[in-house]
Amino acid sequence: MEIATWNVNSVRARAQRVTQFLERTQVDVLAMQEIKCKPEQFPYADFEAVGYEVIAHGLNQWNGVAFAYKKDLAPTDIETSFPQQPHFKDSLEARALGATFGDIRIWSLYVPHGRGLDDPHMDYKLEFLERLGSHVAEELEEDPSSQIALVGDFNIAPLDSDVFNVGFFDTHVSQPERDVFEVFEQIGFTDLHRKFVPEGYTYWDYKDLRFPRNEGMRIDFILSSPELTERITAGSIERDERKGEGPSDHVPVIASISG
DNA sequence: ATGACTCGACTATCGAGA
Repeated sequence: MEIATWNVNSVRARAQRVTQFLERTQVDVLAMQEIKCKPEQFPYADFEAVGYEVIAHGLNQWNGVAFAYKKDLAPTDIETSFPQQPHFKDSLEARALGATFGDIRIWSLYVPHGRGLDDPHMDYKLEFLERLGSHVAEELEEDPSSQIALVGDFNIAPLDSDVFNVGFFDTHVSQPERDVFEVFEQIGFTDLHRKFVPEGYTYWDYKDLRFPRNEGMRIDFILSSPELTERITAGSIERDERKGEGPSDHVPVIASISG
């Protein structure tokens, strides 16, 4: 089984590129972030045409998360937020979508950006990750063999080498953000691409020739719970998806799972 | 070339992204 995650930066603007990716890779499940549309606006027909069904969760033109999955899969226990997921300005935003595929619980996550170190959005970001961590820690406490994959755009660069110039950034590299990211490791989750693809970015800004100059950030991850980690056989970062006509500013990240 | 932002709101500019 192969799972992938991709911040598509508008699924309506990107439907052809995303479906061509599915045709090429035949991943079983693709978790998407920033679909930027409501479910009724999702380009379902394009996905059906290449053999995929879709679960979409979006409230407006911002955020939005979804799954595309092969037609023979039957996801269960669909949730459009995790327990205690924080609100921003009284709104429970479309930033998390959970579904179980076979024996694997997958969360498609679009972690808040933060906007600035002293911005209320940063508190929101940290709280979002703290509460997500508490939730999965409870799940693992109840059943240590739980197969959980936390996938998506975490908007954090855990290591200095995950950005082209650490001095260029204030958010994404700050200690509070890195501390809250590290909690997942302490709970037992593994960033599987550290092993399979130790080098490379997953995001390059559209501005300032960031991609040709390879000035990017590594902020999209697949985190696997202990028993799931044992089943990971391969991983890749699909860097070529940043090339060509009308790319997203992020590229897909893929994990292969045995069984 | 991998090339100088892009998206969706609206319809002219603007918030948001990171």
